[in-house]
Amino acid sequence: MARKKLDEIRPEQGDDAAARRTPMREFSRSLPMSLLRAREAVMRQFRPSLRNHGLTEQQWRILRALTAVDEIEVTELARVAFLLGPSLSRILRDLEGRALIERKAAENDARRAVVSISAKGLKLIEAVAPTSEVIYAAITRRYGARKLAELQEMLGALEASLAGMGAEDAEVEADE
Amino acid sequence: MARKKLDEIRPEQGDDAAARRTPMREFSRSLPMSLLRAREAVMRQFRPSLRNHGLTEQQWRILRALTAVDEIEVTELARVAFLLGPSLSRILRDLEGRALIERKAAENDARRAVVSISAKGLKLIEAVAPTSEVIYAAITRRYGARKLAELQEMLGALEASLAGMGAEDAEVEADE
DNA sequence: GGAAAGAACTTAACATGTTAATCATCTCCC
DNA sequence: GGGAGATGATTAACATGTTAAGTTCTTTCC
Repeated sequence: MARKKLDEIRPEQGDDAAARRTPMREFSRSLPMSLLRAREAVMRQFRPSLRNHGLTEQQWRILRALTAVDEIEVTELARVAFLLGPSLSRILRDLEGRALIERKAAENDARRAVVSISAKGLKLIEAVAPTSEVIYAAITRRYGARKLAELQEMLGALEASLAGMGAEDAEVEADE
Repeated sequence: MARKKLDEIRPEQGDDAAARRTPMREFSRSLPMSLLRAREAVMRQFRPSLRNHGLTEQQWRILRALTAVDEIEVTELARVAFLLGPSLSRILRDLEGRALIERKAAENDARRAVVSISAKGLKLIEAVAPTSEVIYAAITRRYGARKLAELQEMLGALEASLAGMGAEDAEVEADE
């Protein structure tokens, strides 16, 4: 009944044998979907191992980031772990409750909080890391080290390309 | 006043403190992080426009997928929109409440539900699509059409590479 | 033809994503 | 020095991700 009046939006070549099996070819090939599926394919490899150690992906990112520094302010941690403030707040509360991290106030600014990994947290990291390394190595071997490096290069370039594109709503100029 | 939360998370380098910084180079260059940042950079472009129309990214994915078919079963919809069952259930409930989609039971199997987009839903899609196309075109122009195609090719290859890698926990064999 | 196993959702429960609001502190400037 | 505004962090509120459990219906198989 209500059917494709949207077909001209993404002109697509007429399919061949996949008439029934592959409906929204063009949709599934959009850049956001490609990135989403690729990332999910990668993370699917890691999640079970992390889960076995009682860690979520984000908790792992935070602990992993903390191992590289003595201590770090919360805002800076959000930047490197690529988490939004509210998510980070919740996770830090949990990790602190589990004694995996330590938190204190900054010396010269009572607003800022400084976080560091605890000995217990380090031990946990050391328990998980070997498996993660094995998985990462398997991915690299399957996909090819050179190709993987090239992919990361292109992803970084994409990020850089879009860095300037203002995230203005783009509605006004598009509609008028 | 409180606009730009995520924007400040990525202030680009070039700071005074950049010398002492750059601690977790290796961490920030991991494949999952690269994919996450790239996808976020892309979605940041689309989210404001969708939001102006009262749609989340996932709701848009569903409606967009529905425009390509007459009707579709829930499980198949979950596959093409790349959503897990529980998320899809919740979103469909909401979209049905807003009369953007219609749902009925399958004829020969009372377990299955069949979903289709409503006239109202189609109208909404048609209102959002032009802006989305403008944004997509801008991204393509900035990054390069050829490079974009190559990136998607490589992302698909990555997905395919990992398709076989069992998601077995990989803990037992790694620990013993 | 009916119990058991499977299938297709759906609900539940918890963790995170996302935006807005709040709270506390700090900085600037009069 | 004190108040307006900026800043760092948290909380609030809602939507989704993720896994497990529950519901309803179907198929299998004895």
